[in-house]
Amino acid sequence: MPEHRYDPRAIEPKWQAIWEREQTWHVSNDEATDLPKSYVLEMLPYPSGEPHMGHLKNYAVGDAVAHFHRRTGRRVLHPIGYDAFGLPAENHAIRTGEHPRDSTAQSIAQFQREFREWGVSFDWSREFATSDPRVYRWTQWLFLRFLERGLAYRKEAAVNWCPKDATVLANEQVIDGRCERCGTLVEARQLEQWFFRITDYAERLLDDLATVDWPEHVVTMQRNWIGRSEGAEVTFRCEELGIDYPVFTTRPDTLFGVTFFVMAPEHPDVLRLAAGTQHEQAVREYVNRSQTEDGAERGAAEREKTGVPLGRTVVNPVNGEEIPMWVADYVLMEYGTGAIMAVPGHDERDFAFATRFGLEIRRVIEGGDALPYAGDGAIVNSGPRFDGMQNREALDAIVAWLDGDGRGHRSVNFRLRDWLLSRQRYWGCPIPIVHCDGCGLVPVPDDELPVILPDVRDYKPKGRSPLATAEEWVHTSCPRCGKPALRETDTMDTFVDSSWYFLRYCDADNDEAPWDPDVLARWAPVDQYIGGVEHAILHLMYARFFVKALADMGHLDMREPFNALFTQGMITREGAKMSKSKGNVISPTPYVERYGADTARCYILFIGPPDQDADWSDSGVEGVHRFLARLWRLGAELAENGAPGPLDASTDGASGDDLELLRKAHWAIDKVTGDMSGRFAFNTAIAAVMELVNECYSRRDGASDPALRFATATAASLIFPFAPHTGAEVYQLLTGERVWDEPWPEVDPTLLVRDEVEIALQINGKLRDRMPAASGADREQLETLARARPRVQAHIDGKDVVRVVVVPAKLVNFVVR
RNA sequence: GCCCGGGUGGCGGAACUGGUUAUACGCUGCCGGCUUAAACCCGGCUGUCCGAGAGGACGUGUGGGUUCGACUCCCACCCCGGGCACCA
Repeated sequence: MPEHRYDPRAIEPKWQAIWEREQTWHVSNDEATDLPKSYVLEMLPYPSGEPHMGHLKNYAVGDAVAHFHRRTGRRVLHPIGYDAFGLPAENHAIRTGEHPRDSTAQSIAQFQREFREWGVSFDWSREFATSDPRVYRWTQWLFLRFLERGLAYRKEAAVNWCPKDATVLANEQVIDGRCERCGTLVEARQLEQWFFRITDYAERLLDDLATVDWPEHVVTMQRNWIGRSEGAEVTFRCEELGIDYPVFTTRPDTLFGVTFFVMAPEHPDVLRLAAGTQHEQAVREYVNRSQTEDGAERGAAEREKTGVPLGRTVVNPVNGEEIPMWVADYVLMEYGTGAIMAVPGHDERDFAFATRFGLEIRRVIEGGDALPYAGDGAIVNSGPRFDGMQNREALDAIVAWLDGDGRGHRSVNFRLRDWLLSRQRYWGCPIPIVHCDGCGLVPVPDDELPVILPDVRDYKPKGRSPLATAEEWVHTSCPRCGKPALRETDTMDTFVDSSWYFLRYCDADNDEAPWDPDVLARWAPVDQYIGGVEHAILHLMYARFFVKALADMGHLDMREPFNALFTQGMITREGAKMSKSKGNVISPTPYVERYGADTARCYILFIGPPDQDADWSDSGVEGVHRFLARLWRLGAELAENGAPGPLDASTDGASGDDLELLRKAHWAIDKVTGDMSGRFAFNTAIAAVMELVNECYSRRDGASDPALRFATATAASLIFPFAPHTGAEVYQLLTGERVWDEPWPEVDPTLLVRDEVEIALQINGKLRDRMPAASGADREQLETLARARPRVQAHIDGKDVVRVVVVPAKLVNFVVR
């Protein structure tokens, strides 16, 4: 007998070559078909270095879903691409001088090689990198559509500035308030920036979360991020200067408790208000200090409140009181109006501030032992009109009253801010805008797109984007008047690229438009999106915004980009997150080389529920490898006894080991199918196939060849979504067929039920005996049988049987006293 | 502080809507077979405690509760992981 050795190094390349040659996973956009579509998508990788365990997990999950959908009668779009613009490649360029295009291309080649070695069933015909001009041409085109629509605009905004390197820094480059590279304290600078008006969509982004099949915690995170608050806008007037200051409050019921008024240090009127007062100098110093301070530090809720008086007053519109104005950094310019009414009696922060500076604290709602009290209760100290009302009613009444003479009105506020998309960076999509002295901001005409990213010599930003050094490129002529003009040198945030890439996959060859809406409608939206939870907020929010905005512009017709979302857990090493700095990163490559891709893929799914974090263990890998080897060996040995041919799945007259084996096979079909339908229980699905293979081994001597073949081929067919090479190989050895062309195995429900089952016999809920019984036996029969058992009799003899609980086919429980 | 997720054997984990002995499957460990030998492979055992044994008692973070019956439901608490955090 020849040696049977499972050799993934022979099996895997063989099948990969077939899939490559035959373009097995390619789907065309024209093919007419009755099959329902399924768009399965893993988040596109950022190509830096080589793939890691997180990638392996991501694509193992996605591929299992794709294969399962295909074999259960769906036409599956399963594309791949690369999020190729971005900071790591640029930082690498700053260090080494290597063009980001080159280092990125190398990394992409590495990803491509490994994806193929993993046997992932991608439709490679739609592959692209977002840094390809053929793609970013449309990123620019989309930007211009947003601009036309008023959804892209320019305004001054604070950015992180390193005075030593004379550069703008991305938020991620600011570590503890200091420049990542030189350690200098970072300052805030006001610069003109491009924004997307995502806040216009806040309400819809919030509401439509209800229409989407996403993990609850991701929905919650998005909800909190959008942060909708209902309340009122109320106007306080500074009589001395004759200026109205509106504030937003969620608690207009506490208006009579307002004892001071606070503005954010960034508020444009702060210096003007203080001018000429005795506090002018102190205010100036305070404002400067808070501007240079790190945002994270300033935002810490525990730290002691700071602030200075402005030397002015405003009038509380509900009672005409003059209250002092302050400037304090606990008020944020970005939220609401940048100014607040302070109610120290019923707000913790205002209370802390008032205590620190000796300001009046007034109770206007009853309840709680001490102030501040944030709960509900009856209104007091708020005048005869409102005193005695419940605060919730008073809230509406006070707003209505103010609204009557224009001093306030209902209002909704969102925490969500507009999306700052400009980056003073080289390796990104150029913003297709020309600055003309005469015409102002002029969009580059569509037929001149793409604005190609030029080569530069020095990638280091010097206060402006490195693109500013590409003199020839920067100096252009105005598309409108033809006079000399300058190109915009900022590039776009890479989140812009990833906000629409999944649309491009649907029509990736289109050079006339980013996509043809009819073609898009054949595939989009994504039916199952799979990726890391770290993108739960930004990427998913931005992509949702893009789809909604593009729908409004008529470029597509859908509400949400990702119908269902699955977020995978991390792969850890000895419980710790893998990171380069810790030096505990393990690459999939050695495992793929040593055990084969199927083993690595199966193991990463078998290790635990895929939405949870899981710890990598080398000995666990070996166990999964052993299982695949057992399956393969079983197939190889059976194949030796006879030529491949159709399976004989008949159960007529089957008995003994044959019947038990067939039962187990159908049990496994049922289990795996259930675990994959709407769930992601890959770990238990794989365990079920393991059980089936174990059953084959233990019944090998007693079972017939057709039964063994059926059971083994079924195991191969069921494992295929997780271990495609081994599944295909074993299935072909036994049947001569390609498993992916075969429909998903169908369960025979009659084999799931047994004629005779074991019934648990309990006395007062405690198990005392077991007995065999016909599975169809009814309650009475079971009770009669149970009463005849000696061990049951021993326990109920001489006692009162108060009640008998019978669960057919499961148990009989005697309640005795 | 707030919002999520989670606490089950030596380890990763299973138990779908409360219903048979809780711990499937895999790992680890132990025993046996194969082998000149080892590896591979094949078969078996492996929750804890008491007991020579048959057997018994206890066991799903802790404490209560509901129920004939609770890993599963309810209340309170403890611990771990993640996210948000002065948003008025």
